[in-house]
Amino acid sequence: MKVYNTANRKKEEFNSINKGIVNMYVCGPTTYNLIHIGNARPLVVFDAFRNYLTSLGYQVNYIQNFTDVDDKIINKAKDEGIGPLELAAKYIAEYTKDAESLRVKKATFHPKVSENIDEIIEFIANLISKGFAYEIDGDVYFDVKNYKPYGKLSGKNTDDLKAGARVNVDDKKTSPLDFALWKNVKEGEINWISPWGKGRPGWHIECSTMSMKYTNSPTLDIHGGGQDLIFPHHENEVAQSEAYTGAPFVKYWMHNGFITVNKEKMSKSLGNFFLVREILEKFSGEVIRYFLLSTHYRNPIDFNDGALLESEKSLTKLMTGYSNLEKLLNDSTENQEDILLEEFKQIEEKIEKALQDDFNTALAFSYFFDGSKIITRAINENKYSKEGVERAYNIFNKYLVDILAVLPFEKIESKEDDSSDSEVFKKVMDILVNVRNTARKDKNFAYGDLIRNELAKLDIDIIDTKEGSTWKRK
RNA sequence: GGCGACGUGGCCAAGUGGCUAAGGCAGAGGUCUGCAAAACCUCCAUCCCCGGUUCAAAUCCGGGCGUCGCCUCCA
Repeated sequence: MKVYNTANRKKEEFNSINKGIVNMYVCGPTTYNLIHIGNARPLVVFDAFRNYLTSLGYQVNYIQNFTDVDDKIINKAKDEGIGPLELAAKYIAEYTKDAESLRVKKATFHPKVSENIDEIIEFIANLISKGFAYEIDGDVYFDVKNYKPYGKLSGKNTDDLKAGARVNVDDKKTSPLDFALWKNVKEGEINWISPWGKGRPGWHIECSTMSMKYTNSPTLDIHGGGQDLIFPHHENEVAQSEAYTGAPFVKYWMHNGFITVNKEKMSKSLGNFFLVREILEKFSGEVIRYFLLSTHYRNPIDFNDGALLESEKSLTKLMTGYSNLEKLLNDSTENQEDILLEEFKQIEEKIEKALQDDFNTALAFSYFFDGSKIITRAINENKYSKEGVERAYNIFNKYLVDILAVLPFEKIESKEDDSSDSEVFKKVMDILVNVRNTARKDKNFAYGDLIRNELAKLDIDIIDTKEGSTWKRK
């Protein structure tokens, strides 16, 4: 399998450090709000990738942190008049609901900053003793000038960075590039006792500390996250970790591309973000998941209502193929010929090839559309055997149900139908449908069409099927 | 200013040296159904521009134009 490694900016053959085991860390959310679709992307991408690694036989130790100590949490908690950890706990619970809706499985570990303070303090103390960090007035900063390779991950050199750095007047650090490992307590803030007085951890240190603690290893196989974390977050993680252990921190860095809205980056600061919770009112989690996986994970995706609608239609097509297979499972017809066995053998090979090539889920999906076509052809031409059906069904289950986890799914029907229409209205509609069907039975189609056309003007569709006629709002 | 990504049919999106440039959406034609809807079948691009390398380039190199991102909390 090949994986694109941000550290070298090329695809590399993937080999885990310890045979059969993959230690994988993905930066999780800061829990002060409901997650938005941009947060959902790494969640879904790396969840699916973890599933894929598992299917290859790896035992995946998957770690995703919750940042529950942070300025944004502290500020919001103050506004709401509750403790910061209480606020974080609330949003961790909300996060879990959204993750489940998106079919994201739990990580092996979900460590929280607040539960790893001792380890963080120890980590920082070690950096100070090695000369990679210094304390000033209760703050501790990482000393970038003492760590020569700084910038190697993000491809920046320290001279350029210094030239472009903004000077923060409040900072006591000696270089603008230095970053906080420990922050001295401010009046009324949550804090812990440390050798440098009361305070709390800086942002970057948690990931280094917790990844080592929960893998029991200085080097991760895979570290994932959004591209915007490359600098400074991941750069700083590398610096502090390698300064601490002397060993490489990460073997493969994987970064997902952004979600854009109207071609502009979606971000909290721009305010143009969409909450997963809101989207789930209109589209099922599987549709969102499909949307996120239908583009290669490193490319940007533009988010809009139309895109999700398109994803829903596409996924419906795959669902039709899957449903057809389920019907065939109970079919005892004995056919002379079978095309499924051979076709799906080839399809599985192509899917594996796609996923082996830097997890190309977009390409993998396309083969399932081909597969769905072949299933209908097999049905139409009576060319399916029990074995062939089972094989196809297993492949659908393996990839679309288990790994990519976009099937089965149900469309979210617009809720307005049920909630806003009165009982009287529904009864009147039933009468109209009955009147129309009576006319149709009498072959008075002109009269029936009149009713349907008039209703269409009110954005109400009448749909005739073998089982009867139904109506729905457009 | 420094670093980086990208530019493929109406829209979305794979493909990074070589069979007829995947797939989805939309559109067109058809099968089916009283008609319509749904479903199914068929059709629909030479890859931003210019130059170069090569027997051969969307794919490599150089230049240009354009879009976007990082350099500041952010997935």
